[in-house]
Amino acid sequence: MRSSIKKLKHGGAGATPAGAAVLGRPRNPRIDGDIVRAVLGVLRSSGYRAVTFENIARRAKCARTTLYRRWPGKRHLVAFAIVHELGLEPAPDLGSLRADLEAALHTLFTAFAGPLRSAVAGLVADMAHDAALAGFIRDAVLAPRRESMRAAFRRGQARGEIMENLDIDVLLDMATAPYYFRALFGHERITDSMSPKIVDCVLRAAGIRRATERTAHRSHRRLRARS
Amino acid sequence: MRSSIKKLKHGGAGATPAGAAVLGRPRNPRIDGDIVRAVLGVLRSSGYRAVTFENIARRAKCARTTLYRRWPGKRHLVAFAIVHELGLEPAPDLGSLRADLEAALHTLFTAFAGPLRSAVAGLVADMAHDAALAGFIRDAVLAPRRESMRAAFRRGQARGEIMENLDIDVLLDMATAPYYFRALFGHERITDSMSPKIVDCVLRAAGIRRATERTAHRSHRRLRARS
DNA sequence: CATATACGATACAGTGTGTATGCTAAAGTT
DNA sequence: AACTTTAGCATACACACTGTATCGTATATG
Repeated sequence: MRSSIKKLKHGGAGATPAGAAVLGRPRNPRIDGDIVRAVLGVLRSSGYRAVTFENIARRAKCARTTLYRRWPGKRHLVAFAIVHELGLEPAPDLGSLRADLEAALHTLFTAFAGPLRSAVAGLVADMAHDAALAGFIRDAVLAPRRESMRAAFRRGQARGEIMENLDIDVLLDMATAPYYFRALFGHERITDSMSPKIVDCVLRAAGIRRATERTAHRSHRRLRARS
Repeated sequence: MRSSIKKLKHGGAGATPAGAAVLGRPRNPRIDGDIVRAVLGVLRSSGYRAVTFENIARRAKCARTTLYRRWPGKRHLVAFAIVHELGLEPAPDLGSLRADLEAALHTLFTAFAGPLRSAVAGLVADMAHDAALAGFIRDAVLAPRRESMRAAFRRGQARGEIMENLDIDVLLDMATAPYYFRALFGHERITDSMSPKIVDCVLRAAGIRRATERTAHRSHRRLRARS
């Protein structure tokens, strides 16, 4: 995470290299914590729009210029706070594709119950105007989670749970995009009960062999598509 | 469309009722066209952020106050322009669920090749801070398209193409959300070639009977799920 | 004619941005 | 201890957009 953060111009709180000796007065790490807490707090209580450098500086009891020293703009600050909050993807192998998918979607559900929900819309808007920010979000948030799910699909293929000829990236979108879609447009609520339904659909779409999913595998009636 | 527009406070260009006599000087309809054209042009060339009342007024050669007379803010203006651009959903019955889905997704692909692509991110961010705007977008853009696809699924069920026990709203999200997701995060390109893949997946997820999809229907081996 | 609204042209306060400029504080270097 | 470099605070400033409020003038209805 430290390294990927450095893709931002200033590098946020991770600007200080790990071992290298640094010239000059070191940054006060307590301030970083105060700022991140302030950002997450404002996100929760007042939403993305209320996250301004002025607001955060007031709330974190530091100067506005201190914020500019660490992040080029509010987008980068929010991105940093969100990545910090979400942490890394555990990416466990639970033994079956169904279990892996359920775990991944449950994690996604949990994330949207937190400050991420208040941040996505605004973040997405800023990503449209800042290619570097978009890249950072994709690399730090999206990519690792997608890769972990992609690996789960491949394991499922190796186990013979699902068919081989699949566009996994499309399946990934179909499985996860509904969460973002609902969060952004609000046409349906995001519930934890949608996860099993999506998993069912994705597994059928992936041509799951119903026999394989149970213990033994009889009825080798194959549901493979021809294309 | 006229009536749903009136849900906005000012009502945009549709404020003048159809038959009723109006007091005072009537609005200049040419200005409405100039403004919408200006908005779509700025969206295409410079993106959502560049759409400001000042910019649009300058480009449409009208006073900024004229804009405020018609729309409460830029969000409503952009929403109006987008709805105006997208028009209504044709919602044809092409005889098979596959054909209907392919048509719907192709329409979605086309929409994202237009100014919608530049507008979604910003619009979505403003929706998060304006419940009325969010409702307008949902009612005028999302709802009719979803309802038309929902009807296609129901026809498919009536024809026996897919299974009965389905959460159609989840399928709708899985089919369409990937377009928005990709447009907003840019992790994958939106191509027309993703549409048939998504349709294949959705149909399998809906438990399509492969025999039914061909002309005759033999092999009534049912693929229904139990849940 | 009176009335009511549209349109243009300002002006204005408010808010957030991004940068610049002093100043003091805290570290390492010579 | 003096020097150098950066951190952090406190300002100030120009810039852009917003939203509202006035004007005066134009154009419709009754």
